[in-house]
Amino acid sequence: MHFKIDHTDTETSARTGVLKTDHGPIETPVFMPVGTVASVKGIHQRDLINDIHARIILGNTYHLFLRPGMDIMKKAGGLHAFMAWDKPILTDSGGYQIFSLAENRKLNAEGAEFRSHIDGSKHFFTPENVIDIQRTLGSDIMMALDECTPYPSEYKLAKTSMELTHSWLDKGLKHLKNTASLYGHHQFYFPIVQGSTYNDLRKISAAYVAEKNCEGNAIGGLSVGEPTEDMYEMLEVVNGILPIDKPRYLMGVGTPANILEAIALGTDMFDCVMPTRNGRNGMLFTSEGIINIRNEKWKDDFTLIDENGHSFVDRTYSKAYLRHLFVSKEMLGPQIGSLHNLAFYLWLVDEARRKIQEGLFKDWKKEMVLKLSTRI
RNA sequence: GGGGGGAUACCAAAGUGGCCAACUGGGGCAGACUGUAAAUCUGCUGGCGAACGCCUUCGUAGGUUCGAAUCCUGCUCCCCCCA
Repeated sequence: MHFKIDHTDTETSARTGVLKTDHGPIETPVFMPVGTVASVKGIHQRDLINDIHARIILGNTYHLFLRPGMDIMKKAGGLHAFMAWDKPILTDSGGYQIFSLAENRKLNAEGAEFRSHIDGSKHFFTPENVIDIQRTLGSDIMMALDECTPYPSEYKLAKTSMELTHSWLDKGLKHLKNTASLYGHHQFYFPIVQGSTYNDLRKISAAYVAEKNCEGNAIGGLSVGEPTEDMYEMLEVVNGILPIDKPRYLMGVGTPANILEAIALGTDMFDCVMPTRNGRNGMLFTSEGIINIRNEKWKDDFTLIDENGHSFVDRTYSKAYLRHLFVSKEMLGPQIGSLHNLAFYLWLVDEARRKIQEGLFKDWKKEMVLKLSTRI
């Protein structure tokens, strides 16, 4: 068994655990910084490890396949070696690009035909070849190819889309058995639940996925524009069906409040571009609330970025200085913003883990959710 | 001393009788961002007002005209060339 739950909350469905990979253990709940093209934008690997203690990061099959390409990846000896990162990596399969690059692709039962957003070249992604690509990348957790159903979707379309994802899952699982890791470490394969915002579809999908008995399971197609309440409702339905003893990964979520609520509903793993993208654009999640560091009111505020923050940037630079960097369009500004936000996210999820273990999670979560949505 | 060109909002710059409170950039102010085609995108930026709108503006003082940033005259200032 690769996943071990070490604590279960009595008041909520939250739990803590450890997922063991050949690149090290992942304590859950966990937030995974997004490093789409073999880089968590603006952040050194050294800072991810030494400063903010990231345990696992993401890469992306579609993006890395197009550039630098699999020839380079083979020569490099896989993504870990290529990017000098020897901790766990999860690679998304390209399912999200089916959603976000919808104008550039066509779907059928076999897979997805993509037109490269870089040079217009055509590529065909299948449930099978995205496994091959992820074998070449050597990620610790490979994701199944899915269709991330857009919101809103009519019931019939959502059902068809879900069924496509299921059929791709079966093909992927069949192919998985005929492949092996190229670099001597074990690679998990996570299937993905779809079903849009329809209760019964989510139940069907969760049951379908659960039955495959994979080492972990993912929930996709959420945080794509639906009301937050709908997301929580779907999560509750799905987590009620997914095996309790396997990690549950909510893909692409979300705001700090979203993550805490999802933890309370029994979710273990999260990734989101929000800390890096928003941090790069001047929006900071701090222990006191959300701030837009570009705002004029910070121009002569020489207090630390976040005196309760957990990155060296929080204890080194003032708000006034960081605002100056943003206003002056200095690249250090977005770098500091990104690192700060990542540190906040990682702290938040670590703190949730501690509170669960201390039996204090529910009240703490309530307090935090309120604080986290405050703009200051 | 002679000749020529110019003065538009915070800056630069378009506009040369009505469609002009005035294009566009920059700057400024604010907002968005959820498995990253994003270090990106959007809105506002004379005053008052939520808005219809009203009021004051294109160096300055007059004038022509139903109507002037735009045409005419005086003045002030700036730039270029010749002496």
